[in-house]
Amino acid sequence: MATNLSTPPLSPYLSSHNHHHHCPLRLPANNKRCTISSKRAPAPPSAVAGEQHSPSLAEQLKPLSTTTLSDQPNEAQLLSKPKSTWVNPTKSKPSVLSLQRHKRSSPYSHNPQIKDLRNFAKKLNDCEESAFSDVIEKIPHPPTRENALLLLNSLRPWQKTLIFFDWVKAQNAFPMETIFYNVTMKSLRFGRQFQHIEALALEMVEKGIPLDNITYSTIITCAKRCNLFDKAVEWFETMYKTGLMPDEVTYSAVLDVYAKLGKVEEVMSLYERGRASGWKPDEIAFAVLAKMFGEAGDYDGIKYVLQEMKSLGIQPNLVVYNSLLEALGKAGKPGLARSLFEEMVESGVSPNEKTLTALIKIYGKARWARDALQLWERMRLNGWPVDFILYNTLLSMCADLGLVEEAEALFEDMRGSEKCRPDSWSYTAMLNIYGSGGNVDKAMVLFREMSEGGVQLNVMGCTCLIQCLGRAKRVDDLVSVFGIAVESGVRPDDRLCGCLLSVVSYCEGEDASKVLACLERANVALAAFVRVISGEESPSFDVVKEELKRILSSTAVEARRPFCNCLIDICRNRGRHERAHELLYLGTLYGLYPGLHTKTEEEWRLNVRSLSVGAAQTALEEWMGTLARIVQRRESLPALFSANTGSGNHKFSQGLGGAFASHVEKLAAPFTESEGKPGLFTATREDLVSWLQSRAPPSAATTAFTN
DNA sequence: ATCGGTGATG
Repeated sequence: MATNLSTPPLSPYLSSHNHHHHCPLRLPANNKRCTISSKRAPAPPSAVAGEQHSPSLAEQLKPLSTTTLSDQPNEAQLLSKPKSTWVNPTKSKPSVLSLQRHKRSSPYSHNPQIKDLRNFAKKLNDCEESAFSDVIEKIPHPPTRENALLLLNSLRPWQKTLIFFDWVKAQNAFPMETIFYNVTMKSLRFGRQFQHIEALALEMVEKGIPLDNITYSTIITCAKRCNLFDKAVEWFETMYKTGLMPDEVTYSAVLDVYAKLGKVEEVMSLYERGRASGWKPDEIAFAVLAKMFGEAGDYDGIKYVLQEMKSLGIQPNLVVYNSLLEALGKAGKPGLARSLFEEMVESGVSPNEKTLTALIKIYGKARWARDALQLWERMRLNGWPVDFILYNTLLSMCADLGLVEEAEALFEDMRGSEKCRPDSWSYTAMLNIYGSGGNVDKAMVLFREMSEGGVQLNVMGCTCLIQCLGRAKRVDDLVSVFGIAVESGVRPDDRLCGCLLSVVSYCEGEDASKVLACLERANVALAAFVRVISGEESPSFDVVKEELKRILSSTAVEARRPFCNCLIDICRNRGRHERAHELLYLGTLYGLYPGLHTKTEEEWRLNVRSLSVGAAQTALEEWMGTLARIVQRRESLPALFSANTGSGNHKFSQGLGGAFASHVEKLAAPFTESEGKPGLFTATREDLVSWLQSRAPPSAATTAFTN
């Protein structure tokens, strides 16, 4: 068996007895990433739609589905764990149902009573819910099948639909059919009433009313919207048990369920199973796949989607393009996103707001200022649609690229507009721009404007503002902003704590105490730890280790390294160098600094790009201590040593390189910054060894921990 | 007007 699926609870649809015929995928069991071979088995000869001489598949399969359902399975039977093979394995391979959309011409079009009923529906929708039951009785025409359907279709909200449906059932004027349940469920789904939908589905089972693809896909998508993914999968399995084949809609709905659960392997297996049984995936299925691979950052997966569409002769539509562009951005391929966008426009598909939002975001993250600004220009020239999310994304892009004037112009545009008024996102983007550019006064003007205009400050805006006030050493303003923010409902998160912590690290005396008091309101344990490591009493290494571990494990992953960096800075700035070395060691131990040291035959490198100034200095000292011992022991060394601080692509990035350079200078270490490679400091073995030998033997601080 | 897919921050 070629399948190699690591997660057992697969839908039975995924594990047919003849699965091994169609598995061009190689799915590493221990790897979430899905490796996709570039060749897939050719689609099997179509046993499906398009063959005019044979009966339609729906007809072929009808006996199977109706007999299974008319056996009136009870609830326990229906919901029991399905078997892992097809209901009837001796039958030839089951095929996908082809979709037959219902014609536009509605069954009501020849109904002469339609006008009356429309008015009546409006009356029902407008009346108080308490009066609803009484109003129903005034129905102008008898509730025939068609009349009832028309009304059921136009009722809202779900409470009324449900009451009306019960009323129709009570009239006993005609037998209830599947469509009545489907229409009612649609209204319930609109109100996210999964419990009610499930109850209706069970009622259908009980009464022997067949559930069809429309019923199942409505149930499944409702569960999905209610985030009840297990329920969605469960009902898909139930569908399998009855022997009903999924149609295109059900396929894409279920693929989306698995995709949203992050079950890439299941999605691909189901996709392959569907393909093997004659399903021709459409744009919607490909949009689902593209999004899934984007979420996984899986570029091979994205290529697979493009290739599949090509081989099936399907042109991407707008939504597919949007999903693919987004996915390419998440997979870190801005250049490919750009060329796909050009291809899209050339093929005659006009971008919408979502397309442009995706691209602007990609260009901003890639720091492609020229492309971003050109696209913005093109948007205006072509009259491409703009909405407030796109506006806010443009502002964030300006923040990423340091385009202050452009952002100000945009923000003014928004102020003057009717439908794109600046909201808390817009203000946050501006606070980010002024905050990272150090323009405290403008940031504070915005802050006051927000409270006057009733725009709520959010946690990110608060973080930007506090960062800015901290750098400007306006500690009293910082304390006041923090207080106002918390009182107005901002709940400090780990990033805000990291920001406060960094302000603590470069403040002294009274200022540091004030900021630490803010931090204490947000994170008691962290503030206490700061007091411990910088206070008079000197706790043991083991105590520090345990407490740091406790704090870091309850901290969001993206804030852990910043925490550790700041804590190291705090120690250094308060003359606790040994403790700084301990913290760097612990940070390395807990995996916060992967790839700090890289070694090749020719060169050993210290990578400090993601370290704070103090942490980088500590790491350099630690490394020099280690090398000194290696020299003492006369072990072999490579010809070249280097330390990389990175150059900081961001316009506002503070100069780690500069601080590192002055530290190197202070130590008189023989590192020099490379020509043309800012942030890369190199030293030859000869220079470094003679410098190390000229120094006093390594101190206790630098010998405490070795790598 | 009985079923499915796309966008936002440090």
